[in-house]
Amino acid sequence: MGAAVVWLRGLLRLHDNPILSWASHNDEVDSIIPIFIIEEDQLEGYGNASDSRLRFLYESLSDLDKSLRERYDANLLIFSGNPRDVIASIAEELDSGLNWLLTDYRSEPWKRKEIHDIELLLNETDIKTIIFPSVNTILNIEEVIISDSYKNPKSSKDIHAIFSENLDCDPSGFVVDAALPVPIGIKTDLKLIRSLTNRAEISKFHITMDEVSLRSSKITGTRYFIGGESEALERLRNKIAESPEYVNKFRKPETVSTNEIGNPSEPTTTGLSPYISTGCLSVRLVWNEIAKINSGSEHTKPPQSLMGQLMFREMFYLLSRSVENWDDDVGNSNCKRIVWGDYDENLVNAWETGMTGFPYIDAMMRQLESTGWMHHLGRHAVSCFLTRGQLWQNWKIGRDIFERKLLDSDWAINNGNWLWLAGVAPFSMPYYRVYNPCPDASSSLNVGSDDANFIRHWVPELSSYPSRYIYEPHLAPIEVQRASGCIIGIDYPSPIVDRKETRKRNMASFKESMAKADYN
DNA sequence: GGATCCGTTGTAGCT
DNA sequence: AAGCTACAACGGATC
Repeated sequence: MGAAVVWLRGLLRLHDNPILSWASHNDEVDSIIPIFIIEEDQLEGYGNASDSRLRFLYESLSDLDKSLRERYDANLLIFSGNPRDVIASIAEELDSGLNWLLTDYRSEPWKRKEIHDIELLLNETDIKTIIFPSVNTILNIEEVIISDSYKNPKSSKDIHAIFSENLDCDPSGFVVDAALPVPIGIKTDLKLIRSLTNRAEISKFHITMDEVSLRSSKITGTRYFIGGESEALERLRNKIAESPEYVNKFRKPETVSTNEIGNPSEPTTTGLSPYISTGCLSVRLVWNEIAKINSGSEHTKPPQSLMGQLMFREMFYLLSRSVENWDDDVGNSNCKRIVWGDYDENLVNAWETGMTGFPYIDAMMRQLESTGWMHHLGRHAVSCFLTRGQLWQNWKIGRDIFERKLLDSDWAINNGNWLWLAGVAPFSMPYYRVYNPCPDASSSLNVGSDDANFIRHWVPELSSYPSRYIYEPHLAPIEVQRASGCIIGIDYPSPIVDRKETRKRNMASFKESMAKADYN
């Protein structure tokens, strides 16, 4: 008999929580201690996260704690610090009684190293470590990549084949997974928890739930998404379960990029990604809900369908695990060697703060800064603009900024998307396919209505511009600029680059880098 | 082994 | 207004 420390890493939920389920069904476990460790000092953790991201995390933690209290009379312990130190100090205190450290599998290289270190440490005690696979993914990542037939996927066909092989998946792309496990009564030993958090070595890491709420309440700024499992399930119900037509007709390239129609804070995509990336929502539950709706009805197919989106997520998880240096441009077999321009602080700052003089780009970047959200077509446009399109800056610069600010930050996916959009990945993206950084209402980037309300909202300097000129305001006659109360070059920047000239030059540079690579 | 096809999402300008 | 064409032309798989 003993205690099980349930270290929640990529799951902040009670539904589809195989760890809590296992522990609560195990008669040898007489106390369950759910913990979360905020890696506040680590850059790859939350050390660099924007306020929006932190608030989302705090809300998620509060929500999980509340659910644990209400349903199980248990609570969530929050620590801040290096997980190696936190776990070591907990292990020391509980040496005689603790039997298990239970956690969910993480595929990031530093997380695999970390759990390996912790396992070695705990091997010297009588604490058993169990890592639960496939909690954050549909596929079992480790299992798939060691199979004989595994090859790095680089197209929708490849990932579809991997799904077919590893799941009982029919060609239309869905599978009904096994029933998701449900935790039963969770026993906690409050005395044990009190003694834990009172210990000096541990208390220095401990953060109370009141502190979490306080921190959260201090963060202001526009909020599209409230963190937590409760919100996640509500959104899943609204967007998926109760929207069969939306689900069955979903075609990713055709979603509208600017959420200016109807509720301005409601994206035209599902908006589930922040909940999936933090583990507030089980991706397997999302998959099953979509499968239920698709089943028996006419529906769109991968890669454009919702199933297709989830399959690409798995593709990036597989690649990020099997490709060395996935997050780098050197020693990465999935990254072409392009000689990017020297880091240019002025260009990068203009891009990051939404002061490039390209209203669509600026609106997108300001929305990201303010809310932690950007539609995927906007992400395409701004990442292309920063890299092979206009500014010729290394994709890692943009990758880092997205990582810090996006509510749905996810190491595997963020790097994968930047590799793809910068045109350096081996999967389809001819370098000469450059997005227009100032699309108008007729563009395939789907700027939405003719009124350009999205731009008017996020770039208020231009709010009085006639629609005819608002997409490229520097082309407006000076009398129009005056009448609209915004002189370009004074009240709003002139374009920082000539978009056509840079496009042409960058294509040539890209080609040159590719040709050079051939001689290596 | 050279030709051909394909890759989740292009742009610009014309009719 | 939707559809066509030129632009510029990659890399890998397949035949």
